[in-house]
Amino acid sequence: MSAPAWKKIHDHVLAKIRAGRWVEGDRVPSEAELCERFGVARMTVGRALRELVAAQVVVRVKGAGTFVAPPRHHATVVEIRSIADEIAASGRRHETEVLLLEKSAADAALAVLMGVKRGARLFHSRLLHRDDGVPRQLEERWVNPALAPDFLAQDFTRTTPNEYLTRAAPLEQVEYGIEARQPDAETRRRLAMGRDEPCLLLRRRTWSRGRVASAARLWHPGNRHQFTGRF
Amino acid sequence: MSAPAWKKIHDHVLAKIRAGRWVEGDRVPSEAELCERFGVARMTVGRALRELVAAQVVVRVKGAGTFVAPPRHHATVVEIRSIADEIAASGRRHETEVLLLEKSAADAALAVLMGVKRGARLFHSRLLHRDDGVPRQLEERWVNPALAPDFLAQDFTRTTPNEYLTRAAPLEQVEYGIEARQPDAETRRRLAMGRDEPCLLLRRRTWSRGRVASAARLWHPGNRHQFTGRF
DNA sequence: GAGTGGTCTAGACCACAAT
DNA sequence: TTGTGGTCTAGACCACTCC
Repeated sequence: MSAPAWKKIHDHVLAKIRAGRWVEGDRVPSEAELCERFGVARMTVGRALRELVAAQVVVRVKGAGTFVAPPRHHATVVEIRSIADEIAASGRRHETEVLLLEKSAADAALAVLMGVKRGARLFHSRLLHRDDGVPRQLEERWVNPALAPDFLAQDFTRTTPNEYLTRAAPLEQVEYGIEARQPDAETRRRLAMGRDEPCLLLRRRTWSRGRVASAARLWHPGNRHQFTGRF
Repeated sequence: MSAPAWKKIHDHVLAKIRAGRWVEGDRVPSEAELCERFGVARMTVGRALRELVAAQVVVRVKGAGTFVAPPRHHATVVEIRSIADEIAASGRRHETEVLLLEKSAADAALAVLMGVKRGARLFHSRLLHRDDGVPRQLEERWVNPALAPDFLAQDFTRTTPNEYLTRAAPLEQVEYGIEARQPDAETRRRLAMGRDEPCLLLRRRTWSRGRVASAARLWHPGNRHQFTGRF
C-alpha cells in the first residue's frame, strides 16, 4: 500500500524544489540529516538522492553537499517514428511502392555525403509510402554496399529499409535535419501535392562500424504531415 | 582508478546484450548468480541491474527474473532548443525585437486552444528573433494570465518568454507539432523571405498545474533554418 | 579535522512467480 | 516450496571539500 521509504524522501525533496522553497544553488539537507529526519539508513537516502540526480533535479559534489540544480533546459524533444510504425499504430493500412531499386555510382556530392570515393558503387532506392492509399512519404535513400550487402535483394513491399538496416548494420550514430522545402516537379507529382504546397523534409544519415551506412531524404506533403507528440 | 564494482557488472551485462550473445527475452543471470560470479553483495548487483532497467536494456519481473528488453524503438529523437540558446551556443549575437505585447480576448479558436472561455483575457506577444542581425524566428504566443501574471511586465529584449515561463509556471506537459507552411505576407516580410520560400513551423502548447499555460507558433525561414542534431 | 558524498557488505523481511 | 526481485539496515572505508 505505502510507497517505499526512498520514494517518500525523493518526493519530499522534489516537492520542496518544485514549490520554490529551495531554489537553484541552495543546499539540500545532507544524507545524515535526512537519515535522522526520516529515520532510515544512509543507503535509503542515497537512493532517493541518486534518482534526483538522474532527473537533473539536484547535483551532488563529493565532500561539499547536495545542491538544487539549475532549472532544466527547456528543450522540446521530438520523437520521429518510422512512417510504417506510425501508420500501423494508427490502425491504418501502410503500403510501399518501390519506384526504384538499383546500383548507382557516387557523384561528387554523394561521395562527400556517404564518405566514399567518387565513382564508388552505392545502392539507391526510391520508395513511396501510402497511408490508406494516400501518399505520405517519398523516401530516397543511398546505402553503403559494404555495410548492407543484401539491400537490393530485400522486398520493400513487405519490410522497410529501416528494419533491414537496423538488423544488418548496428546503429552507432545518427545525424538529422528537418527543413521546409519546395519539392521538385517529380516529388510534387508523386506526393499528389498542390502547386504552392511546401514539403517537410527530414534528412538523416546513419553510421555503423565507423562509416556512413545510409543517407536518406524523407519528403512529406506539408498539409498532410506533421511531426507531433506530447510528453 | 578502477571503476566501481556495480559499473563493471553493468557493463558486463550490457556488452553481452549489445554483442547479441543474449537476445530479446533471454533470461539474464539472477542477482544471486551475479553475486557469486563477481564476488559482491546483492545490493551491488541490484544497483547494476537497476541502471540497466533505467536504460531500458532489461526488464525485471518480481518472482520471475531479469530479461533482455525488446530492442529499443528505432526512432529519431530531435531535440529543439530555444532559439536564444541555439544562437548563443554558436557564439553569435541574439537579439529580440518586441513587435507586440498586449492583453487580448480569446476568440473561438483561441478559447479551444487555451482551454478557456470565449472572451477570456489572454496575454499575447509577437517577437522577432535575430541571429547576428538576420531574422531567424517569428514567435507568436498566447499566455494564460492566471499562470503567468507578470508576463506583460517582462523585458523580452533581455530575457525570453521561455525563460520567464519556466520560472513562473513549472512545466508539466508539452504538446508540439512541426509542419511546413506557406507564411502569410506579414510573416514573409518580417522574416525577409523570398517569394516561394516555405516556412518551418513549430507549434507548441505547454501545461502547468493542469491548465494550458502557453501556446506558441514559431515560424522559421525554410532556407535559413533547420532543426538538426546528432547522437 | 569535521563534514560530505560514493561505494560496499552481510545480513534481513517481504511479495510474487513458477513449480 | 523454491527462487526471484524490491527494499531496507547498521555498520564500514574511502576521497574529497571546506575551514
